[in-house]
Amino acid sequence: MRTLQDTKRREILAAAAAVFADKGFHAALMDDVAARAGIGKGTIYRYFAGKQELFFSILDSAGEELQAALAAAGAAALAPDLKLKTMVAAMADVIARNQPLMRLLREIGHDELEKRHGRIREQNRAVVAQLAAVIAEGTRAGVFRRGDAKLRARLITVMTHAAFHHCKPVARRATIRSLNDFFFHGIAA
Amino acid sequence: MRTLQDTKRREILAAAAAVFADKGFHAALMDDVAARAGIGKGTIYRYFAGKQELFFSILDSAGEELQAALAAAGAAALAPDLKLKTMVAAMADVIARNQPLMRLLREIGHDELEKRHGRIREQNRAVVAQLAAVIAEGTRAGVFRRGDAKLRARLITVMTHAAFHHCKPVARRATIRSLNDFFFHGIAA
DNA sequence: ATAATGAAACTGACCAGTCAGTACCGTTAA
DNA sequence: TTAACGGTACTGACTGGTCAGTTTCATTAT
Repeated sequence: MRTLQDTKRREILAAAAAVFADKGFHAALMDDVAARAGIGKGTIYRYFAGKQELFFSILDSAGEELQAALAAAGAAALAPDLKLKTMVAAMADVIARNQPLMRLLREIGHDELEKRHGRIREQNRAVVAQLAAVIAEGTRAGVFRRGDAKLRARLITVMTHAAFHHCKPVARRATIRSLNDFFFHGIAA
Repeated sequence: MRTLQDTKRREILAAAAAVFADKGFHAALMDDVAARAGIGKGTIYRYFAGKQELFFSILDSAGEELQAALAAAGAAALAPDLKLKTMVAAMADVIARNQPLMRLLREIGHDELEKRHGRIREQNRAVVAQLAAVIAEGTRAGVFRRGDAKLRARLITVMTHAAFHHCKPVARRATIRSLNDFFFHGIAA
């Protein structure tokens, strides 16, 4: 049965996402994932080649969601400043909803994880590029001040991540507003 | 010998810092540290209780340097906006110089590392608090627009970190200028 | 002398990944 | 009806490698 297998695959992914989000890559055990999914450890290996593949499958899907949300927001026919605001709101939404998963991204950067998976860097670069494009567009249109669009895009991205790493889910809307306000106008009076 | 022991301790710390910075906590081996320091592995355990203590000793000192730099800059008798600029420059300088070490901070957050060492969180909180104080001061003085000082401080901190995680050392001054410009005035024209 | 050290061998815990065995199920044969 | 069969999914005890931390000992410095 095609569907049944797919269901189980998803269950494993969900369990793994929970465990990884809870413990991080290194501390998460395949036994934990199996226990959480309510299956035998060996079964995981029927569906995934190993711990890393499992890990990256999760990150990939989260990254894809982020990218898709940005692309959707970026496709709107709006003035650059409004478009940027929309994109940030969309990005913040995905990030806030997947907060525990997004934290996993931090764990990548050192050790072999990074080398094996240029894909995540690529996704990140794509996200930054989408923002940068709108910023550049706005700069050309005179809506934004001149400056390094890519650096700004990167800063906006990390700000958004950072804002939701620490904040209570309650304050989501307010935080998004603060974010947009902050990087549109800065703090100067 | 007090001084000699201290010297060796420092050598071990330096070697460990290099290895950790290069490989991250999990991938770094005590054997690597010993080899890099040119000493026997057993000797490390004469100076440090274990891998974690070694790791945190390094992070602590980096965190202290950051905090000290901020405090020094914050102590200047300047107008809030100038003071903030100075603080950011100081912070950026420390971060840029210790970039590989600062990256290690990312690895903390999950697993048992976090629980055992609230100290690093505390240091981070102190850094944010120092910035927030200046921002609040500036807001009261009417130099800065109203807004959540702590959130802004946090955003400035992560922006600064992020800016130097990715940037070439060459562009340090320019990056600091961009940073200050960005969070003082934002991108709006 | 004796204290500290480098080198190297060793121990034990830990854990990803394996695989021999089991359970389940649809199909065919008696 | 039901027994036997084959295929497939599943299980969890087990294996093998890794590595933190310990111990030992010959060497060096004090």
